[in-house]
Amino acid sequence: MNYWLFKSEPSTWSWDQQLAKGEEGEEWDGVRNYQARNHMRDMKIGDRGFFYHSQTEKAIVGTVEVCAEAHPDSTTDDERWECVDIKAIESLKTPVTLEMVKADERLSEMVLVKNSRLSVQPVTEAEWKIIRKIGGI
DNA sequence: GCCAACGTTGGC
DNA sequence: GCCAACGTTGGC
Repeated sequence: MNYWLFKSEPSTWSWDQQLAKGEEGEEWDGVRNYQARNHMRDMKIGDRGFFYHSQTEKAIVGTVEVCAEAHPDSTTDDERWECVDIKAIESLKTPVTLEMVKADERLSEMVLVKNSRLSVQPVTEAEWKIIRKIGGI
């Protein structure tokens, strides 16, 4: 099992909208970056991930599960772009802000800190556990 | 709203 | 194949 982090601007696609989709899940479309796409190609059904709000909130707010492996992105005819489907699992009791991540030296190697622009990133098992704990789940 | 960092594009 | 120019993202 691998762990990931999905970044979204709340004004484009928010955690509330993801939660509302429930078990059905939603296509993580619109990614136009090779690194991010390659990460999605590596995902397997059942992999877990964090849902991160960029811009206004800058916090990890929930956890998701991959429920469909990489397939063509329905928002473009360009066959280079693929995406996975994810469904919401649970909300963190306490959102883990970027500030909190930066303040914790165990999380200093996170891609979130090192390459803030990458929208789909890998998370290590250690990071996964630490953030869940801080988040209260 | 600004700007730094980064990725992509296109001319040579 | 290099690199300058440009566009986009996201933190501040």
